[in-house]
Amino acid sequence: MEENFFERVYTIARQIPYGKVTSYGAIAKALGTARSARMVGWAMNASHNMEDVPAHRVVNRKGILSGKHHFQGTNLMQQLLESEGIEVVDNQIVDFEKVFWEPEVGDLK
DNA sequence: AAGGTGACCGGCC
DNA sequence: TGGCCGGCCACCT
Repeated sequence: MEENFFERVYTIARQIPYGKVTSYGAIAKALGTARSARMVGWAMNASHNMEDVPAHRVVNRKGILSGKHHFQGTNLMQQLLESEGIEVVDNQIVDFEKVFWEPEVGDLK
């Protein structure tokens, strides 16, 4: 497919199940560009235009809401996560490993 | 065309 | 876990 890098990131992000989260690196890895984790974050930045992209379910490897600053409200991202049953304390996801979801690979080729 | 930038990651202390 | 450093890669000006 000749989709842009962003489109691929969005595709993965949209696959994140309700009440689950994933990391930028995981998405990057799913795309085959594990080293381009930063690009995933960059793509998420543009995801503001995509309403179907649950960017609030994407955090860094530490489970910290690193991108909450980029949301409209400072606590919007946390609110969304808590609405899905994910505990968030001090911009950090509780039981990160339990709610962590690894993107499926090779299903969009 | 080249350089700067970034919602990161992994390793080390 | 947290802080610092280097690497990495696509996008923007």
